Amino acid sequence: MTNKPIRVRFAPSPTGPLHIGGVRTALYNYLFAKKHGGTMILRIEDTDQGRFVPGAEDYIIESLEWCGIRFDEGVNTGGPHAPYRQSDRKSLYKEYSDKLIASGHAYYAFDTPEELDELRKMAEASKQTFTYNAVTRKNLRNSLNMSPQEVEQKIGEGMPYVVRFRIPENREVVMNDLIRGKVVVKTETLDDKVLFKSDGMPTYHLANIVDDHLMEISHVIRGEEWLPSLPLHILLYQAFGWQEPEFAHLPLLLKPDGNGKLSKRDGDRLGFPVFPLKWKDPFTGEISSGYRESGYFPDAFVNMLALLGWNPGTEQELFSMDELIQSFSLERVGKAGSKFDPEKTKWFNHQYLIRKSNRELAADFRKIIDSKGFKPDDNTLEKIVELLKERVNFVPELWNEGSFFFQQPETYDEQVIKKRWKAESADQMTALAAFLSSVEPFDSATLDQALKSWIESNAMNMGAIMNVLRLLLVGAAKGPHLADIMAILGKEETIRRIQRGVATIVQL
RNA sequence: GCUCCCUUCGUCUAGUCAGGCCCAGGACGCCAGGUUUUCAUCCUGGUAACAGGGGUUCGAAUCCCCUAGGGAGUACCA
Repeated sequence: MTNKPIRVRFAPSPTGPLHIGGVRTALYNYLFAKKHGGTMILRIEDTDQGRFVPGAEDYIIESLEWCGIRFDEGVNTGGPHAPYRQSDRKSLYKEYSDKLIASGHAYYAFDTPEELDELRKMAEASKQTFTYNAVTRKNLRNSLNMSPQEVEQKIGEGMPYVVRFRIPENREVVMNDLIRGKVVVKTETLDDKVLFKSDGMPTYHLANIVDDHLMEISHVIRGEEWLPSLPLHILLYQAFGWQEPEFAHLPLLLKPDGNGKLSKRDGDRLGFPVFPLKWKDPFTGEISSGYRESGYFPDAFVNMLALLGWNPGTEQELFSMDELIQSFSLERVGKAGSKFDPEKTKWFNHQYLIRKSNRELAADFRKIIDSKGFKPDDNTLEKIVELLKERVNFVPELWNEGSFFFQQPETYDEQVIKKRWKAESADQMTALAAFLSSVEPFDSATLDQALKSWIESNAMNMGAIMNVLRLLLVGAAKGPHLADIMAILGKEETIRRIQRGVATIVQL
């Protein structure tokens, strides 16, 4: 067991976009596999035909791809256990269901969904919960209460049936979870879950056990919502006589405020994406925002997600994927759910952004610049990015912080005018423009020196001049060092802006 | 209701398995001060937590019990 090759799977259901909790589950599987030189498998669990959503599978694959999570086997990738889509494996499950019936671990049930609904309603009315179990199954329409001939006849007539697992009586199921430790459950509290549906498809419970066994999965790492069905799964392995894999149930991702599982609605309500990529619902046309489209870097996104529920035990916070693989261990995954923090997510992105090369950022920024119709050369754009990067969390914000590099101010901030514009400002600025025309070379260092000595020699106030100058060049009280801005704008544009600004403000 | 899981600053968490190094450390956020010709960054400082109650022990965030709170599951969904 310990020296079996490590094989893990991420097994999403293509019922919609993958939300960040699912991405984290995939990530932890991936980190665990790579850490131990194991194999990462993508299996699509689409046994519910009624919940099929077009595009969801592609969305999942593209999302994981964006995150840098790679699969060694799976849908699209192929591998020795293909196919990896459960609907393509349909023919295989009946055999296993039959085996369980033959060995007495499962039975046919002919109760209709309507009959069961009725029973549930009645139970609910008396504040009870209906369970299909050792006591109730004695009075229901199943093969346990029929002669073999009767069963055969019903099936022969084409009567719809399901196959249910027969939960053994009076036993304790002892389970070990890698994160939570030992968990014990009495079989009396379990119910006879459906394994095989009347539509000819297995349920998750059967399909997941059969496939995990066939695909030689060594560790099942999945969300905590599966913990309550772990006893059933253990019992299934035992019924088949198979060696069970190790299990690890990950804590949930919780909404930032209040309690409960993070859901799509929380993102809408609080204004942050809950999906890696933008998603358009094929039925309603509704659009959900994604991290990618919101300007997050995949490595920052992955870094943030990795630390939500796991920590390295050191004070390191920034991890590349390789470093995550190196440091990851299931032992250091916490037990309690983590509230998602959109603010810290932004901080992570900022950290990654300031570490990117100017060249890389400039290339990203150019897409935005292009759409605005500006064509700066690479060198200039890289300089601009250099000046701006510390001030933003996202590439698109570069425009908000630095549009003045490309276009003259459309308006001049009224507050700043009120505070800085004095009676003598117009004359001072006109004089400054004249002086600037003589400054050569027009680079940052030279300008810095020239400006200082000009202000001093004219016995003017540094703050007054510089702030007014900034107002004319930028339009507001913001932005990087002025000499840097002027150097990028160039002499001609700088002087032009001063003259235009003076003319405009004087008229106000 | 029932079953299972969980509980350290507002949030993510270290420390819990091997009790003393913890009047509890880091990060995000927030607040204040500093740097700066502006804004942002940055730097410094501050804010703020062992859910509650019993035990065990010389000593408990750490071990045991109880209570409370929260979460998940309870489908012919995954």
